[in-house]
Amino acid sequence: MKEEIPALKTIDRKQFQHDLISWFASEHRDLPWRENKDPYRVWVSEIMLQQTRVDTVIPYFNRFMDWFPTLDDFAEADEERVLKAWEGLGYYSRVRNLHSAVKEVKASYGGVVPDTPEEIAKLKGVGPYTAGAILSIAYGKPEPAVDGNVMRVFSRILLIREDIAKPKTRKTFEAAVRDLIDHDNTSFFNQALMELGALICTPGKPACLLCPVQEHCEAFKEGVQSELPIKIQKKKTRKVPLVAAILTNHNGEFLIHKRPSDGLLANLWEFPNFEIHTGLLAKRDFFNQELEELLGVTSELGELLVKIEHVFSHLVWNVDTFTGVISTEMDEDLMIKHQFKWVSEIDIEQYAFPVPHQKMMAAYKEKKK
DNA sequence: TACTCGTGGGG
DNA sequence: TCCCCAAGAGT
Repeated sequence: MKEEIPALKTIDRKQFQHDLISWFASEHRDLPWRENKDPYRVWVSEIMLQQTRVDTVIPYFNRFMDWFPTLDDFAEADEERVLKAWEGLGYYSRVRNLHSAVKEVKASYGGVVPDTPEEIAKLKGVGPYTAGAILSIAYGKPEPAVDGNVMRVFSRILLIREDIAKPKTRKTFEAAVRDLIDHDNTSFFNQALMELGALICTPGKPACLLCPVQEHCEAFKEGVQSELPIKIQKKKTRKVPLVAAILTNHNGEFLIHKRPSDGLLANLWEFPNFEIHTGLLAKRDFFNQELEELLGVTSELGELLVKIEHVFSHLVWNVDTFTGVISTEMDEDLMIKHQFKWVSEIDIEQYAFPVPHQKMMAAYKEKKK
């Protein structure tokens, strides 16, 4: 395994560890999840930080700790509140899995986050990276925590040209970390690699002149740092046309719908909407046709409220949004069966909505003024 | 393995 | 405007 990375034969481990950790000790950012080593806090932060920028996470993390200060608090929290804590953060299965895993920790481990790779890896939402991060940062275990930063940093320092988009490539970097990690300070070592990737060894133009481990870097020696890491991938986004409506009744309540418990935006709430799969009907008529089929009622739709384009990772929504009124009584059994509900303008704030639907509501309120 | 799963910031 | 991305995991 080691012979795949020639640079590991010559690198001065002790010097590398010292240069890296000293830099981190003096230059690291003061982030809320670095206040202490509470495994629960480390865990929550690592889940939030998955594919998400630090600046985005900070306010969410602070509010989360305000709402759920301890693992027990979070374990006992109700689903709606949990989802609300994640509203707008994206990748909502993260919080669903986190909640499930925390309850598991409370039930099976007495509320103490396990400190072995075998046990912690079984927890929902805890993959190889997060397991290593918690073990090394909270418990001082010499486990690799290989994320995108670490692969970028080591691809340069060790001149590794494997495609980091391929899942199996992570193993190469884990082997490198196991070889190089400072057993006396696993927390700083792993965090320093990520901090270095975030602040110095960036994707675009790395700030090599400021790099504390420049003298250890094979890519810098060769002048090829901007060519690394190797990453080949690119998917085209599928376009999805939708028609939606913000519907009210005679009580001034809003009709909302809970999305299915799996797939895109699982368990979040939304305004009634349908994917347009025919161009034969006017959008308003198509909406009412679908609504009639689902709930047995039609709506009186007004003019177009707003057109919303929302870009997801792998698809694009184009939503034509109308306002409207439902003046007839609705079948309660159908409402329950299909997860629809009337809520007041006050109560609606308790429910978690994805960003595109938040934009619809914002447009509605703006127009009402 | 390749695809699914959000969002907002920056070049 | 477009594209890449940012502390990945589940299936």
